[in-house]
Order: sequence, then C-alpha cells, then structure tokens
Amino acid sequence: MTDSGDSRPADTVLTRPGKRERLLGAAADLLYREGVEKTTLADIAQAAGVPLGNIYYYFKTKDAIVDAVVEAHVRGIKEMLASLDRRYRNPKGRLKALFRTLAGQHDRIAQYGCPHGTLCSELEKTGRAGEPAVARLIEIPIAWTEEQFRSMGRRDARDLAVEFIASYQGTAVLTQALREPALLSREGRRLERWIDSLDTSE
Amino acid sequence: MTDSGDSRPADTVLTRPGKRERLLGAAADLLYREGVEKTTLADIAQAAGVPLGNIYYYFKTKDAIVDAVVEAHVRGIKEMLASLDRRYRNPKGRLKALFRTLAGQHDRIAQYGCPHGTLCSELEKTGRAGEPAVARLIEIPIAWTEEQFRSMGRRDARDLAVEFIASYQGTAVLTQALREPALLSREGRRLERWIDSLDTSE
Amino acid sequence: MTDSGDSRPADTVLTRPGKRERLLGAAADLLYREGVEKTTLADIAQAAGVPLGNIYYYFKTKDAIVDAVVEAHVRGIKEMLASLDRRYRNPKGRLKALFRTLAGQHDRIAQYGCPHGTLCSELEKTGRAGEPAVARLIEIPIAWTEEQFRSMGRRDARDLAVEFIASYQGTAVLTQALREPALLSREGRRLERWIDSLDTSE
Amino acid sequence: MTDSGDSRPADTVLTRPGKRERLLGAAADLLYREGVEKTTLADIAQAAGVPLGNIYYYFKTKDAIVDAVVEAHVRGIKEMLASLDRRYRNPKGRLKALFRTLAGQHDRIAQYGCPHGTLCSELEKTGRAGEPAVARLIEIPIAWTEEQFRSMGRRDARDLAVEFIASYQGTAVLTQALREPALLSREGRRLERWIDSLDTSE
DNA sequence: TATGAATGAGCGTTCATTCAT
DNA sequence: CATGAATGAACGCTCATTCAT
Repeated sequence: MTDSGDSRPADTVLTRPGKRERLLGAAADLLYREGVEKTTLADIAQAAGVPLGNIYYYFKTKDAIVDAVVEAHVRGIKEMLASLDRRYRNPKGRLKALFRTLAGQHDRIAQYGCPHGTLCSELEKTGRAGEPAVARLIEIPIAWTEEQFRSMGRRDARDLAVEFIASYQGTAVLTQALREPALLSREGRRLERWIDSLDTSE
Repeated sequence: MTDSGDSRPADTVLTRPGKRERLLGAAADLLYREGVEKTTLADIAQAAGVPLGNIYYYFKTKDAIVDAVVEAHVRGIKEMLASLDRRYRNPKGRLKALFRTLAGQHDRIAQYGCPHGTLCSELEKTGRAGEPAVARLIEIPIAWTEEQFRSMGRRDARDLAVEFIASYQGTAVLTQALREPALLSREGRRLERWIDSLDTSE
Repeated sequence: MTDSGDSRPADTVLTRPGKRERLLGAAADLLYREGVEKTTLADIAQAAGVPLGNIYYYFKTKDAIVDAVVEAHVRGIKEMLASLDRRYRNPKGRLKALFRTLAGQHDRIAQYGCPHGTLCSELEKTGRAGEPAVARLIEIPIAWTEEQFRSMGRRDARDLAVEFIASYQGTAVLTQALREPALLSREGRRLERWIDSLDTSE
Repeated sequence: MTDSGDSRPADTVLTRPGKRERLLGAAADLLYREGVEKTTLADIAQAAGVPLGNIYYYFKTKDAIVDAVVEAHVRGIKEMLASLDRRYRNPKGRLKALFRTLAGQHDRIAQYGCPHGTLCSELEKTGRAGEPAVARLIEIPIAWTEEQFRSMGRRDARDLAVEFIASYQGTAVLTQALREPALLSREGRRLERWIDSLDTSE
C-alpha cells in the first residue's frame, strides 16, 4: 500500500518515521499550489519540517521528488478507484461517484485547478526527465471509466470515457479560470443525467 | 484593434520596425512551449534577436511581458471571433468553425496543451500581478459561444457555452497528456453532431 | 556671472535656452537629496525635462555633471560671500550673516545634511576623477571667514575660521542624524554670542 | 555583549569560525572607505574571502549587511564608552579621552571622514529601511557626553554635549575635505583647554 | 542639435546541489 | 543518517554610455 516503487530506506527504528512521507506530502501540496518551477527545495524542506540538506537522503534530485509526487498521485488515484470498486457495484453509480470524488474539492480547484491535470500540463511542457509516468494521471481514470462503460455493454466505451474525463478536466480549467466552483457542481448534475440516460445492455 | 493598451513607444520610422512585435512573438511562443516560470528573458531576447538589455526598453519587467502576451492572446481571440462572425452567418456554423479553429493546431496542442488554457492555469497559480485579465482568455470565447446559443433561441445558452468550451479545454488536456492529437478530431466530430442535433427556434 | 568655466555652447537661438541650466539644477538637487551614486542620468534627464540622450551634448559623462554641479556650488558660494561683502561692512556682522545664510535651510539640512559637506564627503570617498575642486566647497568659506577674523585683528584667524566652519558643519551632521532642525538655530545663537564676545582691534 | 540582535547561525564548532565576523569586518571597512552604494556584495565577498553566494547564508540582503554594520558600530561605540568609564573616573578626563579616541584615526579620517558621521549621512539620504538605528551612532556619544557634563554639575549639559560632538564631527568633515589630519589634533588641543576651563561644581 | 533606441557589463539575489562532520 | 554550511551558475533587472538618424 505504501510501496513507493523506488528504493526507499526500510522503516527501521533508526529512520525518523514518516519523514519521507512528510516530504512527499509537503512537496505534493506545494507543487499543486505553487507550481513545479516555483516550488523550491527549501520550501519543501520547511513545510515538511526537515532540514534542507537532509532531503537528499530521501531524494536524489528535485526531479526525483517530482517523480515521487507523480507516483504518489498515481497510487492515490488507484486507491480511490479501488475504493469506488468496493463501495459501488453498479457502473453508473461508480461513474457518478468518480465525478463526485474528483470534483469534491471544487474550492481548491477554483484556486489551483485539477491536481492531476495541471501537474500533467506543467510537466509535459517542461519535459522533465522524459517521464511517461505523468500521463498515467490521466490515463488511469480514463481506463477505469472505459471499463465501466464497457461493463455497461457500450461498444464506444473508450470514446465515452474520454468524453467523460474531458468534461471533468475541461470544467476544472474553466472553474479555475473563472474562479467559479459552482461550475463543477452544475457539470456534475449534467453528467449524472447523461449517465442515467445512457442505454445499457447490462 | 491592435492597440496594446500599455505605453509602447510610438511606431515611428526611427524605431527598428517590429522589434516589439518580435519580442512579443518570441515571448508568446516560449511562454507557451516552456511555461512562464521556465522561460528566461535571455531566452526571449535570443529568440527575438534582441540584446538582453534592450528588452527593458519595451517592457519594464518580465511580468509586463507576460501581461502583454496575455493581451496579445486576447486580441488574437477577439480577431478570430470577429473573423468567424464575418465568415459565418449561421450560429451553428460559427460554433463548428470555432472548434475547428481552436483544435486546428492539434499537433502543437498534443505537445503543449491549449495556449489559453495552460497559460491561464499557470498564471492563476503563481498569482502574478493580481491579473484578472487572464480569465478573459477563457471568458471571451465562452461569452461568444453563449451568444451563438442564445441566437439559436436557447434559454440555457450559458450552460451550453460552458459545456462547449469545457469540452474543448478538457479534450486539449487529454490530448496533451496522452500525446494523441486524434482525440481533438474525434471530439470535433462529436460536437458537430451534437450541435446539428440541437433544437433551434431561429 | 553665468560663466561655467568649461566650453559650453553659446547661448544662441538654436539652443533651447536654459537647457544646460535646467540639467545642472536638476542634477544639483538630486545629487543633494539622493546622493551621487544613487542618482541616475535618467533621473536627472526626467527632472530637467530633457531627453536622456541629449544630456551628452551638454555633459560628456556623469562625472562631468558631478564636476559641473560642484562648480555651480562653488559659484553659488562665491556669489553668496560677495553678496555678504556688499550687504555688511562689519566683519562680525558678516560672520553672523554667513551662519544665518548657511543654516537658513535647516529643514532641508535635517533631511539631507549640508549640501556642501555631504557632497564633499561622498566625492572624497569614491575618489571621482581625482577632483581637487570639491575641497573648495569647504575651503572658500573658511578662507572668507579667516579674512573676516583677520580684519578683526585676530592673529589666530585661520584657527578661528576652522572652528567656525567646523561648528556649522558638525551641527549640520548632528541636525541630519537626529532630524532636529532646532540644533542649528541654537548653535547660531551660541556662535553669535561668541562672535560678539571676541576681542577686536579693528 | 557581542550579541548581534539578529538571527545569526549558532557559533558551533561546525561553522567555519569567524566567517560572519570576517564578512562583517570586510563590509564595515568597504562601506566606510567606498561608501554604501558603491560597495558591491562581490567586493565584500572577495575582501572576506567568502564565495559570493555564501554571503546570503549569513545575511539575507545587502540592507541586512548594512544594518549589521551599523549595529557593529553601535556595539563598538558602547564598548569604547564603557572602556572609558572604566579607565577614567573624572568626567573631564573622560571627555578628553573620548576626543582622543575618536580623533585617533586622523589619517583615515582625512581620507574617508568619520566612520559614524559619513555612514549616518549616506544612510539618512538614501533612506534605507526606515532605520532609526543609524541615528544612534551619533546619539549615543552625545548622551554619554551629556552625562559627563551633567556629572560636572552643568545645567546646560545637553547643549554642551551637542557642541562637543559637533566640534568633532565638523572638524572631521573639514579634515576630510582639506585632507589635513592636523586639524583634528589642533581641535583636540582647543577642546582640552576648553574643558579644563569649564566651571564644575563636582 | 536633438532624440529614441541600443548595448553590455555588472548588480543584488536565488537555488539546486554538494560537502564535511 | 543528519545537518549546517558552501558553492557557482543563472536569474531579473539597472544604467552609463553610444548609436543612427
């Protein structure tokens, strides 16, 4: 569950517990709110309550932190989707719950945009480390959504999934630009009606 | 129409022609492709073929350049919409043409995202200059789209406009994330069918 | 009266009248209030209402402006002393009038110090142009004062002159440091009593 | 006693000893000899044998260095006065010793003026940081001098103190302007006679 | 003479990264 | 493992000075 995917030190008694996690959390928050370029390692260190020099024990470079934040988001997304799978058995219910979950933070989205979409945008531009990883922030929800549509018997499941996630991402962009959280709520209602209206052979 | 809104030196014969424009063009391009934070004034200077120190004759600060780029985008958007108004008399035709124009650069969008959406995202985060200007990049197309829907007799014109622009912005986000320009084409076809299917009392 | 000491352009109809004088006045004011290093040529140009590039027609370099300002001060001091010579026949009266004149601007002195003393200080430090000229800002008043004491029959005229001018300069330093213009008035009264009490064989 | 008043890094064994002190010393020297505006951080770094970027570990900004130099001067003045208090019991002896100490560096004063007076002058002009601190460079010696006069039973102790310090400062100005260190020696002798001649009820 | 424009060296400052202990 | 200190390249910006007309 907490596997980071890279060689992180074992959680022995010697390691101050949670230090890496605190760094990751602080980094995720700052990268989201301030942007990747504007966030300094000193900012992250301070926010995490970790001495600057000590960061490098946990992360080789700033890029490594960024990568780890992306990975943390990927894990978070996977966990969320798994949770939806557990809590909802019906694909339509799952889709509606997905949007509610994504759009739940509409006030933060109005300030900083979608955490995945904006991170993706910024990283693709600056072309950090030739990361293909970042695309998963978008691809994973699409794939899961596609699966739901497919289980509803839709042949055009992929297209519908793209349309669904695009609706969320696009509304997030507008919500941030116009600083109008209500946009997400309204779009949520529209999508719910749309999903309810869909033919299903299930 | 081409008034920049800030005190730029008069375009006399003495001024090497287009220097400011070249700076603006280089800045717009770099800001789009590299992001605002990552783009340096030296980059802009070099791309425009202007000595670094000379930038400050045309723009007081980097922020002023960013503002000017936003303004240039705003002007460009207005001109594009005016051109659509001229070329198409039918609101449905206009809307379809808008999407075709926006999505026309799908290869660049697959690399760098929507020029307006990503700029908006980045600027809202870093909160430069308390600019409300940047929201216009999104608001103006929405307002124009709303107008088209309204002229079609739609009471829910604003909602439809938000939905329409959000579809484009969201697809742009996905297109960039997945590096799949085809997404925009497919969404274009879907929106065309949708628009054609809309009731209109015109 | 208006001879500048260096080759300034003749005051023909072609030359906008007073341009050099305006530059000099603006420079003197800014050098006094902001300090030599902090004052830019652009500041001077703007304050004088003269285009930046045009300064160089009147002054070869910034140093030349500084020199010219020193010269202008020297001229001003000489004129003031000549005026005192004309208006007062009695050496004691002359000395008291000198202090009243110097200390007259006590509010400005409380903000910026003595125009001659602070200019002298700053220029001696930065060692501009190996100027010996600047010392005259101090030497000329001392010499004049010495002359007055000598005409009073004092053998120690030079020492008394140094003491007198030092009292003014020192009080000016304290006046600026403590921002207390009253210091100069009080010192003026003390010096008047002192002068009145002096033996004179005249 | 040597507490700097700002958050300087603890003087642990890890810190290369004296680095901050060397920076402060180099800064004080350069600020005195070259003036505040003319002194660059690179100059200070080089004079202290510290890499440019490392300055910022010890001082946040150039202004902070200037402030620290002022504070160092204030501390130095206080220590000198405390030393005089210890070494001399008689107020007249103390006053004479003060002048001797201040004027001791007459050769440097002939080149750069009084370290306190000229710093004060320059800082009051450029209005750095709204510092009232700088006035203490002048006020503290005046207050101490006043105390001596008061302990001699003088009612006009403040005026005498102002006169005394002004004499020093004014002579320092003349000494620098005329590059004549002897002026300070002569003024020292005059002030000694003056002090010896003063009535005292002690 | 007059002037807007151009130029480049240098300024204060930041920051990812490394080092010594 | 931990950490204060060190480092240097680069950033945004300024400015005296020069140029072209």
